[in-house]
Amino acid sequence: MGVHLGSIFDSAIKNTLFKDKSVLQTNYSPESIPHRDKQIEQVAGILAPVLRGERASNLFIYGKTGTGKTLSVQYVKNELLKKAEQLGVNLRIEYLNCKLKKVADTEYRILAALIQQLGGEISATGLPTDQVYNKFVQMIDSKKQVIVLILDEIDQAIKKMSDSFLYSLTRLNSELSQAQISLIGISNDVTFLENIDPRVRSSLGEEELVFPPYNALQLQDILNERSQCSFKEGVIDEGVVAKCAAFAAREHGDARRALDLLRIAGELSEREANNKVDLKYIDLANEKIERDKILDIVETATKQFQLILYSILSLTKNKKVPEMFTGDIYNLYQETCKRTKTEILTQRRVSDIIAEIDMLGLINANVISKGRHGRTREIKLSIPLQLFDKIEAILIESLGL
DNA sequence: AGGTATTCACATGAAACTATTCTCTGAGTTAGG
DNA sequence: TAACTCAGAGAATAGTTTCATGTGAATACCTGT
Repeated sequence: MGVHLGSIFDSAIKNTLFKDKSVLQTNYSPESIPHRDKQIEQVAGILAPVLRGERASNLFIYGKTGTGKTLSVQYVKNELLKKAEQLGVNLRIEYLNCKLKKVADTEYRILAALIQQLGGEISATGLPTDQVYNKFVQMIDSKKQVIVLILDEIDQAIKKMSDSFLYSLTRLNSELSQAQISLIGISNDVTFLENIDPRVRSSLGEEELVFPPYNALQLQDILNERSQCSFKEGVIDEGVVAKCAAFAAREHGDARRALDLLRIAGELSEREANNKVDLKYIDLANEKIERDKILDIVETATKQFQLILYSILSLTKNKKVPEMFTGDIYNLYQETCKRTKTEILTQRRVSDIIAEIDMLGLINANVISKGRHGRTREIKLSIPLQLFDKIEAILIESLGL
């Protein structure tokens, strides 16, 4: 370690740019949520009956990532709880993110997690699901109360299990003698409700609400507000916020993305011991996000995926033309498999994996017909050049070539 | 020349197979009464 | 005796193979001029 770490540490300690970086981090919840007034009012309006001790309608909320769904619902939740306390109403609102792996991505785990949140205890495994379910019902029904269950990202959970779980949840009220329960489902996938049991659909979607993406101007407002709390005065150059907003607006109005962009731009600038964040750091941040995403995909992919990607990389390197076809890849892939002593998959499967790589945006594949010479995918690598070597290194390392 | 029939090299679908993970059940164990 | 634990049976799941069918246009093959 003959490097001069001193200066790096020094500039990190000085922390020249940020006042409070956590404001830009994804788990931060601001006290005001710009441009979501209408949605918040609607959610509050739908849930308001719980303050009278009555059941509220089930609610289903859609919207792309970073449109403020979770934030808004949490906000309403807190306000309702405050109000309920004033009024002395017995109200419980439980929030559960179904996407968290190993916590809440199966029927059993969701129930177990809910029981825990309600103050019960449950062993992590070993009990039949319906027993857990009964315990859950008992806990809820133990006293007169109103319960609101917020299930965030249920689309993720339902993909993994049958929709009978949701059905029984929606039917819960008929099993309860004392308590009352309402469900709020939150989903990123707009088409989610379309492919589930219509009975569930009608009861879960008693009320539906759509959170539209933010446009560039709205994103600017959000960024301005947050950057004031997070950055020191005058650190942000003219136009930086606007550019962040514009970038993120292009990517389906994702506010989270916009905030990441701003934060990373700040970090990059700080790392270079600057006392300002100027426009070029937005570009750098954007590249970094993209780069990290790609590297993460490559690193965490399966062996077979990596093998095929590696074959594509090699072909790109050895040929003058950037295009190649499924057959070329498959041939080289077979050889690579032999070299690494890996099982060779069928062409059918390789074809699917190539399609997956395409979906992830690492390559650009189009089905074309070459007439007499058949029909195939025309494939071009579409990762940034600077990443080529790095990715190749990762693959070689991981495949033991 | 103009039309149509073939043919290639895969794509795309459906079903079956397989290994691994999850869920569930009952036997055995423990601890408290 | 009730509660708990744990191994193994059975079900669910993901990744893959097998079999079957589909596809667009360059090229081969006609056909009548």
